[in-house]
Amino acid sequence: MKKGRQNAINSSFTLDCVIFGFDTKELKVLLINRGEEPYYNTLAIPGDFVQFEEEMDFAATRVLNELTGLENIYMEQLAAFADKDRHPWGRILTVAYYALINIKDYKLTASSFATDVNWVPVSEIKKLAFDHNQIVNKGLDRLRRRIRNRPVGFELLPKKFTLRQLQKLYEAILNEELDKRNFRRKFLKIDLLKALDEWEENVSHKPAQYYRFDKKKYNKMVQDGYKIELF
Amino acid sequence: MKKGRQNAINSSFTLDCVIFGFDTKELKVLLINRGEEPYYNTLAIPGDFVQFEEEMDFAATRVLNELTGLENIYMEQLAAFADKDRHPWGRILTVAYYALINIKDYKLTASSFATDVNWVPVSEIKKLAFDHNQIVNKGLDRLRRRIRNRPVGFELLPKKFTLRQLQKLYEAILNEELDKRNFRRKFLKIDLLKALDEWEENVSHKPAQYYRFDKKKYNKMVQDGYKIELF
DNA sequence: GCAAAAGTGTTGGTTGTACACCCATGA
DNA sequence: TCATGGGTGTACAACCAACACTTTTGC
Repeated sequence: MKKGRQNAINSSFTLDCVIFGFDTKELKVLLINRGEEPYYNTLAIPGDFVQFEEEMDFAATRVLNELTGLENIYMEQLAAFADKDRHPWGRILTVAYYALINIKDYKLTASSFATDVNWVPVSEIKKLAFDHNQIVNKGLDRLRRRIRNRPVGFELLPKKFTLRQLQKLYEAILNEELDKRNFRRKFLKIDLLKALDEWEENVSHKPAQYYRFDKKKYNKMVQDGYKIELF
Repeated sequence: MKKGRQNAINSSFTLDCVIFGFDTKELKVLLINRGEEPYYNTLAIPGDFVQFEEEMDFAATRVLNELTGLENIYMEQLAAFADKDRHPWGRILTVAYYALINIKDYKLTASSFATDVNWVPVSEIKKLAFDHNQIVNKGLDRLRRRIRNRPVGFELLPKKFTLRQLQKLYEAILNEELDKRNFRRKFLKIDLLKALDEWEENVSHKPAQYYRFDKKKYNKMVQDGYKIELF
């Protein structure tokens, strides 16, 4: 992995990734403190040069894996950013991705390109390196749209979750309060949740039932051409 | 314009554009017959290297203008395509755009990079150069999604149009038949159309009233944060 | 017994869908 | 007078939004 980094500079475009996480209340973005020039010691989203022999999706996986140790992460390309003056070294195009991870799975690893890694609530993001604010905003837009018509929210939650966790997630992303009864009815009706025979433990209130996302059923729905309208 | 092309080859990424048009019945894509290597004399979507001193959006405008003579075209970035083997000369990343134009405005100009230009119905597109089939499909997906929640359809029609033209457009893009009465009711209710005091002439049936899209009202709606659900 | 969140139904309004006929025009 | 598409209304079903109370648990 380290070895790769040395020729990487020869490659002509980079890849940057907006990584979203959710911690029971807030939507957060994974920011690094850059360990390299330019913008040394500045907050930024993680990224790297795409290597010559490397497909783009693989580069995205690599960057995420270096940083979080995770594999099989939900990931999607956002867009290319190529403003002439976006990079002080000249015109370096970057392809932006966004990724959704379950914050609990995440294990901090300051990597080759970062001296520090932190989850920052989206509402508290200050000025970032390069055009990264613009990229984060694009990621947010996309997530807000996706959450309305694809069940991507589950990527941000543990495998088992309660309906309350799910609702809080939707509320955080959509930035509005939802009615508990209507939320439950709606979500259970689309029939993508499977109720487990498990309940919360050691909570000082009535324990909630756990559910999991039924990916198989979802895939079948997609194949059958259902138009899913979540919110 | 010619002059620019000579350094363009030094530039490190290209831009390709899926141009959609509509001719009263069918959705079509503008394809060129390539006048350059690689893929000389092969059908492709138009594109070019982005020049050093040129912003990407400007390059898109340039390509479109060379080909069609049109300015102020609706245009949006689709994604970057960068598979290692997508270009026989090595790894050349391309940023794909899609554009919507009113086919009537279009004036054919075989340009510096094309020996021939043609509108091809989307249902009749054969194997194209590079990964251009993949790009066209991405453009189609995007258009189908956009048409459902933003009034982009108007870009494909003349300034004045009848409700029937509009309905045919939606039917062509969504690939399904719609009920006339319901279509009209729905569209008129969202209040983005302005009825003109003009009617069709020289048609051998009851002449239809002309409408135009009220862009100002739309912009206001967007600003006020309306969520628009067209279909 | 108190605090905290789980879980549950009904009603009224809105929206979507399905469906058929008369009208104005040019040929 | 015929062919063509313009233009219109209604009824039923589905969906959505608003709203409050009882239950279970840990402390």
